[in-house]
Amino acid sequence: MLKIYNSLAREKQVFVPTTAGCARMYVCGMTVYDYCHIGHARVLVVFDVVQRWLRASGLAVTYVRNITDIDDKIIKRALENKESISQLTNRFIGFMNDDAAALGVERPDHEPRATEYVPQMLELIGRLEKNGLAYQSPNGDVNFSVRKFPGYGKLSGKALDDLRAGERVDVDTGKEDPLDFVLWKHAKEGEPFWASPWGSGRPGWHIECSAMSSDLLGQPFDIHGGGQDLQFPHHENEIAQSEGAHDCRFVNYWMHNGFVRVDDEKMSKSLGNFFTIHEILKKYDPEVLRFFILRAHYRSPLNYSDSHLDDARQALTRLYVALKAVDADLLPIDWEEPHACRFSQAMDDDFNTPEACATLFDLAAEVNRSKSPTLASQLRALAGFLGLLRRDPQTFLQAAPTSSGELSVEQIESLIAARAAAKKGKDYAAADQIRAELLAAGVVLEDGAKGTSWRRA
RNA sequence: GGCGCGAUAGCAAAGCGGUUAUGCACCGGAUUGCAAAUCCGUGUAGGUGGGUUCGACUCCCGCUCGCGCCUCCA
Repeated sequence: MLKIYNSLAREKQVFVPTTAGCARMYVCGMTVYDYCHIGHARVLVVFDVVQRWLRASGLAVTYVRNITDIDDKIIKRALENKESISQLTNRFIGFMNDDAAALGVERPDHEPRATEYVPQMLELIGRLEKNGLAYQSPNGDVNFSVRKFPGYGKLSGKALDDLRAGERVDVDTGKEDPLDFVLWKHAKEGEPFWASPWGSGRPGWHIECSAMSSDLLGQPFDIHGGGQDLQFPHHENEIAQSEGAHDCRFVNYWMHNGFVRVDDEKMSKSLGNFFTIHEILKKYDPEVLRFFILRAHYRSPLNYSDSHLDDARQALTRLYVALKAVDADLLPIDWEEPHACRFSQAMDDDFNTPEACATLFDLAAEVNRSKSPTLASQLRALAGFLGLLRRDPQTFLQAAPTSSGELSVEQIESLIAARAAAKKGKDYAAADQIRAELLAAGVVLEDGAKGTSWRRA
């Protein structure tokens, strides 16, 4: 029985799909004008695991993750780069896909782009206007009137009168209320625009998600996810738009992942303290980054640092070492087996991946003791639900960081052969010398019954 | 000012009203030519002050500290 922490209810709730046997999920994806940072990696990985576990639970999943390919920052960046908007966005969509693939993130069923859904957005705005929730201000923008929508604030727990609109930002005087938000921005000189009943313009940020989610998933749908920072105002506004237009509930379960931090501060583009996935993968194996993310619960803050990744790498190495020692059969999961049972209970408890990982380590210890191919197979299969341990152990253990000028496999193997010869002649001093040399180059040797194997330290 | 979250051992991070989390690091032993890996074992916890309870890291209240949202942000 799967339980999900629902941000709307502020408690864990049993997951009951709208349509039995199906799960429809929408996650707010990226605005594509720059490389993805680790915060984005967290969203990608966390909801990838959610999606995998829903499928593992036997549900027919429709997973949608949108791409915001038109907004102020994109326009600005394209202008700075002296390139077209589509050149810019297509390039970064490519990088995003590369990062996601490296992290073992499966492709969502749909990846709609905002620019492809303008008609649906206009239709939605029309409905809101008809329902008396939208108005055009003198400057040409179409705004949503938050005070006319009764439930405004229910997701974020905010009361309209407590919000300090304009305290940190100039209030747009065209709005009837400072908290009203833009549905349609009138076109300014030199900006891209679409024709509309309210004049030429482009969509406000929030409207795309309302339009794309209902178009692809219907309304209501089951799960809407995203980073915690989107809870207000973005998701609050989505609710206002979608429920204001369709007069029925928008989403049943809201999921918000916690932030990635650096030095106990939120990592964000505005603070400038972010690390890109691209950058990190030069130093660390992508699976290490994925494991690092899944070692913490998705709602907790996750502090990023190199030493934490080093730690994650050591831990993941332990799992692969266990697998290396045993030829795992590829058997279907035995859910009655105690570790599998514990794993699935952990995942059913609001996707408790740290607990799920702990069972993997217990299982690895068991594999080390028993050398059981059946248990090794269990380990592999369970880890697979987290998108982990899917590679050949040797490949993982011997993988060199992309940026390193480390010893080549051939060099390492010839040194190992030289050491074997020295050992055979009982010249241990020479053998140890070679081993020390390799260790200095980041290569650890392990003498076993079947000869010497090696891995990168 | 409003609303919300958190405080666990050297570091990271979970569950749980009473019985080993887990990983990294550390220590002792087995194994090894010596190592590495592995196994066995030990140690190190739950911010602070109260309360509830036979019993609290776990529930309740206060306090302190930290973080987040209220502005674009995953």
